[in-house]
Order: sequence, then C-alpha cells, then structure tokens
Amino acid sequence: MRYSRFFLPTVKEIPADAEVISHQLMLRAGMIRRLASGLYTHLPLGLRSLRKVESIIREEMDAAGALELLMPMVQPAELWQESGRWEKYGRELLRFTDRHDRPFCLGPTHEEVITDLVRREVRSYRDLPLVFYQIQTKFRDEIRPRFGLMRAREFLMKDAYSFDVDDEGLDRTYRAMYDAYCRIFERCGLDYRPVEADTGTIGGHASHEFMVLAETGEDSIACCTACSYASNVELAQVVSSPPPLVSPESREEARKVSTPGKRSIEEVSGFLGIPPDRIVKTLVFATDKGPVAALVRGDHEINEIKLGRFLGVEEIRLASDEEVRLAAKVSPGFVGPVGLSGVRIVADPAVLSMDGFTAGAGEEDYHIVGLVWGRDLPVPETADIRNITVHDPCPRCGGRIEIRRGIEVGHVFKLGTAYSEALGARFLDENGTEKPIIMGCYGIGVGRTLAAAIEQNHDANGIVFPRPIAPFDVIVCPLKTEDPAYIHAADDLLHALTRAGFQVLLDDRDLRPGVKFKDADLIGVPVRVTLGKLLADGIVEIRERRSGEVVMCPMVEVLERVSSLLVR
RNA sequence: CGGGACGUGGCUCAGUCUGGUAGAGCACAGCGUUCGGGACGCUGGGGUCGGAGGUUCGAAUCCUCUCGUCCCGACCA
Repeated sequence: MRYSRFFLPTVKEIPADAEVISHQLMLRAGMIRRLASGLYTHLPLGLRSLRKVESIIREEMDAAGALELLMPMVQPAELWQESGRWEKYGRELLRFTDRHDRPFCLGPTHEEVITDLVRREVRSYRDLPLVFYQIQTKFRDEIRPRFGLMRAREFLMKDAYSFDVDDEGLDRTYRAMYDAYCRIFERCGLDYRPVEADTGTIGGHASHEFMVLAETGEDSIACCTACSYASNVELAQVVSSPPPLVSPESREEARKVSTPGKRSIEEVSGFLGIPPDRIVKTLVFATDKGPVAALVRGDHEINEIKLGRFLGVEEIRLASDEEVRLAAKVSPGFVGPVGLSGVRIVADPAVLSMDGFTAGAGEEDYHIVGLVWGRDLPVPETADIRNITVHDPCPRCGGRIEIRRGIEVGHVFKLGTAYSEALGARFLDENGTEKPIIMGCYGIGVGRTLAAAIEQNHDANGIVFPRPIAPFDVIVCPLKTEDPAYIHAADDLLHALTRAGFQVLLDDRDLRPGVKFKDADLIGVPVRVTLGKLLADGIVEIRERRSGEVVMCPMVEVLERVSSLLVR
C-alpha cells in the first residue's frame, strides 16, 4: 500500500475530548472518528487492525468447533417478551416500531434469537452439542458512553452460544471456549487474567471474565499474590474476619456525643478523633422486601450485589434521603443500629468483632461511642456483604490479595436452562424424555480488545502494535522522493516484502524525514525500513518499533532481517 | 437521572468578567529556501462565534430557553 493512495489522517495534537490513552492514540493515528456519542467510524487503518482481531477470534472459534452464522441486528419485541427481558432489560435496550407499528429493538445480545432458531431446528440429542457464533455489531444504549471504543454504544462483538444435553456437556464446551479465549488474548499480545465473575440476575452456575490489566480499567479485580485466584471484586468472597471479641477488660459506658452536621465516616472520624475502623457505617437500602439496614466497618465498602443475594431480593438500591427518614426516623448520616425498629439489620462479620465502637445515634446530630454488642444492643444477623480489601486473605489459599484494575474484554457464562425454558427449546434424549437444552454464552468485545491492546502497548511516541494485530507489518520510508534511485529501491522492497507475505506501507509522500518518522511511530507499525544516505552503498536502516533498536543492513539481507524481527 | 465544565475556521485554544471592526498557533493552497525525528519566510483561502428568542443604537460577550459534548456520581446479562 502506498501512503499517498491511502487515507491516513494523523493528528499532532491530543484531542480534547479523549480521556484515556487508547482513545487519544486511535484518534491521532487516524484509526477512528466519532460520529456521535458512543458511535464511531472505523477508518481504513483502524479497520485493518480490527479485522485482524476478528480473524484471530474466528480462527480460534473455528478451531474450537464453533460454527459461524450471522443474525439480524433488528429483533422483534415478541421474542424479548417471551424471555421476559422486554421488561427487565431497561433503557439500554433501544426500542422502536416499524411502519406497521410493530415493536422491535436493536440487538444488544442474541440469546433470544439464537434460542428461537435452535428450538425450531433441534429435536434430538443427536443434533447436540452445538456452538454457534457470530461477529456482529451490537447496540446498547449506554447511560454514559466513554473512552472511545472502550465503552461505545454501537460496537463490534463476537458472541457465541452453546447448546448441550447435560451439565457435563456444558462443562466441556465451557472449558473449550475458555481455552479458546486464552489463546485469542495471548495472540493479541495482551496481559490478561481470567477472573471469577458475577453471574448476575440470570443466576447461571459459573462465569469468568477475561480482564486485561490496565490502570484505566473500569473494573476492580482481586488477585492473589500467592495462588492463581483472581476474582471480580463484586464477587470475591471475604472468608474470615477476626472472631468476635469477648469481654475485654476495660469497658467504658456507651455515651451519646454531639456531632452536629457530621454525616460521613470521614467527618465523624475527624471530628471525634476516632479511626474509621472503630466506627460502624450504617446504610439503608430500599428493596422489594422493604427497607434493610446494612452495617459495615467504617473503612469497608458495602457490596450491594452480595447484600441483595443474601436477602434474596430482586431489586436493591441505596434508599433516598426521604426513604431513610421514613424507615429510620432520622436523616442519613445519623442512622445507627441502636433503636432501629421495624427494619431488618444485616451486619458484616467484621462488625461483630468491633468492641466499644461508634455509630449513628438514630437521633439528629448525635452519635454514640463505646457501644458493645450484647450489652447495648442485640447481636444482628451477619453475612458477607462487603467488598474484599487488600487486608483480607485470599479465599482460596489464604495468601495476600492485591486489587488491580482491569478492562473486561471477554465473558464466558454458563446459562443453564433459563432461556431454553422460557422459550421452550427442548430435545428428546436417548430415552425419549423431553428436556430443556443446557446453554452457555460467550462474548468478546472486538473493538474493546483492540483498545485494550493499545492501552497496554504504547509509548510516548504512539502505538506499539503487537505484530498479530498491527495494521501493517512493515513501513518503508524513502527519505528522498524526488530521487528515482530511492523510488526504485523502495518499490523493489515493497514488492519483495509483499511477495514474502508481509503487509507493507510505503511512505511515498514528499515530506521531511521527521514527519515520516513521527507518523510511522504513531501508527505503531512493528518494523520500519528507512532508505537514507547510505542507499547509494546499498545499505538501508531497519528499526524495530518496540525496542527502538536500529541495524544498518545491506539491501539483499532486508528480507531475512525483517522476517526474523517479525517472527519472534 | 443528579452534580460540574465546555461549545468561537478542519484541530488546539484566546477573546466573554468590563458589549463597540472576530483573533493566534497548527492544518490547508501557492512561491521560495530547506531536507535523518512533526523546518522557515512571504502570500492566500476559510468562521451566520452550537441553535432560537430577548435586552441594547450595537451582542461571541448580558438574560431566557434549547441542542450537543466531556468529566464525576448513580446505573449496568
């Protein structure tokens, strides 16, 4: 490809609207352009990389026995009504009607469509197992699209769905997909971790998220430093807290203290000179089973998902100020476990080992210090309802936990029979018994994977693409374009390298060397071949983008040198 | 949806407080000099100042409404 015949609008300045580095670089390198919030055009350069990620995914899915198909993006409402998600999915589902006023939506995912297909076509256990996948545009009307391709509204996704006769079959398929995902992300040059994930409201049996480790990630992951345990913080179990303290020697009387206007743990801690881990944080939640007060230590974070699951409620959210006043008869900030009647109280185990603690008094502008469980107030029921911290042990091996940020690029999920039962996708087993098909689903954000790869592979000058997803393998830069000798030599290189199977960009623009170098670095092509002053002696320069290492090389050896750089 | 900020040539922004002829740098076109890490000089083209309404002799600037964008939060199989 000749640069002059290509379309590559690079930008020197950092776009003002781009927050994260991958977004900035994709804009600067001329890979993407924004059309509207969360909507991006993939320019030729970006598309080349995107297609490479796609190809890697396709190869590994095919190798794992999955079959590619392509489903419509527009889906009829009735399918979603059948699965119950027309009501449940919320406003992320973009709904509209056609000219006949029939309701449709843009597909954010395809469980309904694929299950509909399978229920029509599959009758017998002989037809199973099956894994279908597609690489297709999805639309989710995100509340807040951000970070370019990282969280777009319209985005390219590989989604796969598996159909098995029993749980053992699902386990095998799940494992095969899991392994394929590992190969895919390795080939994309990513530093990633498969982590245990929340199974969400679908209530499946198992789920893993594939997280690319990056500071800009939107998720927190708890990783063990000793074993291979890694889990989404949302899910990570907090196994042990120190046992409840029994009868310490000196116990002061609990007493009420004035704390005017001090609502947050931080304010109360600072005002009373009591560390946060001696204060109990009381948060009121509104649920479909009424208000619930949750107690955690002041330095801990409550985990709504865990709380909701423990309570067995469908809906849970932090209560509004109004709801708090109604339930606790005091405004938020002064709610405490004392004298809280008619409200279910759930405490984190760590709270029970606190002795002589401070909490809201249940009275405007007052807290109580020196509280003792069993003496001043009854011992509440306990459950693991908080987020894991670096001070907690690994739930698997007891090792030290660290919290890291991650970008979720893939998700594998054992669905079970939720959709096959709702939509009636059944088969007859070898005994002639009718059973629901056991399903799994498996997603990869293609654009997000590309963005994550850039997030992990860049330097001050731009992108440093791993070869498998680089838009070109080699960029050839003749520094004098008015000199026929340079042009001919560059052309020869272009053809020789192309014939050898490399994808080559020839920078034939009549520009100063500095400009060409900057652009070459920015777009991240792994190898640059420069034709400069020594060309007359048959010598060119070969430079590796990642290391910056430069070797001078006779023309005849270029192919060999370039190959060795790209293959390793 | 709550809080905050911002919309001025293609891009990054100044000008807005204190109303008075729309600016700079980059980019773009032409000419010349340059030519191994985003060169320099001269010349030139390009903007209904997001939109609508209002105040005023006069609005990018003040007021009201509206649309859009970004950030924080809430939300998120």
